[in-house]
Amino acid sequence: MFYLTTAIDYTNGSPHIGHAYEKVLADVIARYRRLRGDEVFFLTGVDQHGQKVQQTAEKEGITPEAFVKRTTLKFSDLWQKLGVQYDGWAETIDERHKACVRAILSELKGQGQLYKKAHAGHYSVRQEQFLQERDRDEAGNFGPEWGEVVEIEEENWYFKLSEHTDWLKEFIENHPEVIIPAFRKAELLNALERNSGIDLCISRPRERLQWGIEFPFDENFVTYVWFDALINYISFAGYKATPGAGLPDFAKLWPADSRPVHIIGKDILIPAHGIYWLCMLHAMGFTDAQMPRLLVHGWWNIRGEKMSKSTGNIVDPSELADKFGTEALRYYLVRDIVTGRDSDFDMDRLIMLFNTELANELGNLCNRALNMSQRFTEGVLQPGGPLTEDDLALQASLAESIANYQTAMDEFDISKGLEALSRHIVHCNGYAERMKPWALNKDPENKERLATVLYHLAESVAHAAVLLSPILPDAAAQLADQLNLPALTSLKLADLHWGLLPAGHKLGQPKPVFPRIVQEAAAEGG
RNA sequence: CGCGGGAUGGAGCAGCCAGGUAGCUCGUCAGGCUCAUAACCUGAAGGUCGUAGGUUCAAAUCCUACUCCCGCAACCA
Repeated sequence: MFYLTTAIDYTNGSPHIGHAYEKVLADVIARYRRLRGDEVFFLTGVDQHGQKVQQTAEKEGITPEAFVKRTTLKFSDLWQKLGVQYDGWAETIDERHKACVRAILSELKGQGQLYKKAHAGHYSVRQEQFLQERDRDEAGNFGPEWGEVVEIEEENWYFKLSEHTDWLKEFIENHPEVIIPAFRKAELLNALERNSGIDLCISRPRERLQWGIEFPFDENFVTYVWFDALINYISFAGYKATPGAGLPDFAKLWPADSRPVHIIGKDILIPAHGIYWLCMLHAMGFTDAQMPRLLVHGWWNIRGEKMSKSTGNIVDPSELADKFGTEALRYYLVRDIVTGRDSDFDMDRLIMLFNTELANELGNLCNRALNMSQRFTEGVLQPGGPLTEDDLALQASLAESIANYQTAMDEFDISKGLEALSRHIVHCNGYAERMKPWALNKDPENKERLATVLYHLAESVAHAAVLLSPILPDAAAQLADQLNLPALTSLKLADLHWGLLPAGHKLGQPKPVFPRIVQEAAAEGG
């Protein structure tokens, strides 16, 4: 079982290109693992509690429930539009999730992992947290970034994070495969060094915050939003679920010897996922062998700047999908970024990549192959005669592409996987150019040779449709339809072999799968 | 001495972890082809891999120092 999750999005605003990237990336990986033959469970969802939601709802004069329901729809609608197909949907207001959080709190308390204490200190109202000495600036003051800072004393519940950090440090050092990409590891270890000895405050007094999960053993407190949100990865996987709750079988999803993959952004590795979550799991008794892997992705910047609401350079994925199509957007989001690093969002590149790699190379290859087959052989394929060096070179190119594709995709490097596919398509166009089937067609003597060449082209398109299917499922289905072999899309990676198209197979009619995006139309829309 | 990332032909990037004649896409220039979505193919020009040292037979890659850019407060992946 391959259990994959994404961070759950905070329902205090509208989804932007970064949200879309994370979910499309996850969807591509989930579909790829299915193609690889794995059984997959893909969980995503929304994080709905916390002070900010409570405040925004108040400002709008509606209840947090009503507010959260509305914003949640913005996310789920977008996922549908982008073809993000998940198996589980996490909403933290779900009673089953709340029950799980409470059960965990009670259990941890029973194990002596929680304690209550009064803390007096400087508290940032904006940040909803007590400040440490290290938060002071050079002058010894708390900077404006903390907003209003007040000195208060209050009781809260704490999780004994400090009892787990030594374990975590050793675990991270000994299991480099857990943090992807590797360069994030140093940052995490540094942060652990700085945070050692500090426990995690996991409650908020009810008088300050009502919109959250009430403590099971102390009604004066509500659970800190991160402690609540992180648990979604197990609550919606069926952890401590009551039978018949409609949740998956946890033992099956998250067995003792498997590492689920959590896809998260670089901003929430430290401290939330890299420290809190792993320590929480450790405290709950999860073993080293079942600690999740954290796939940490980078950001889409806008013209070299971080995207932010204040500068107004937010890119709306829904608008992009309307303008250029879901296929173009999905392709761009995983093609023009190296997983783990940042990239610069550029509409011209989106158009360029779609037009060159999809329309001109793959789409055109399919189109010319089908067209020639229809015109020259009435659409009927025959494997043809003896193979030449060119034919063998094409088959070798395909085999190499598949191998490179698989290696890259296994490492979550979608861009490199697509590059491998593109390389074979380019080879095919060159092959067509050298073999000149249109010239072969002029002499009946060449009938067998012509058949062989056309077969090699069509067969390549068939393979391409399968390899492309995790990234662009709809386009892959269209290609399969035009090849008149819809069953292609249910093939697994291991089923790929030369000869997917049987002798005598009748191809369908060509129709551009990737109509070129015309620049003027794009510029017009802004 | 706060932490981390980056600096590679005109543009955008890969390569760096496991040193061995510098690679991809776009753009530019010159040819070719006509089956195809004015798509396709071939060739060419263009880089002392941020700077300065060091290790090595050999450094974009390892080490040291330095310069510049970006993120590490909010909105926020």
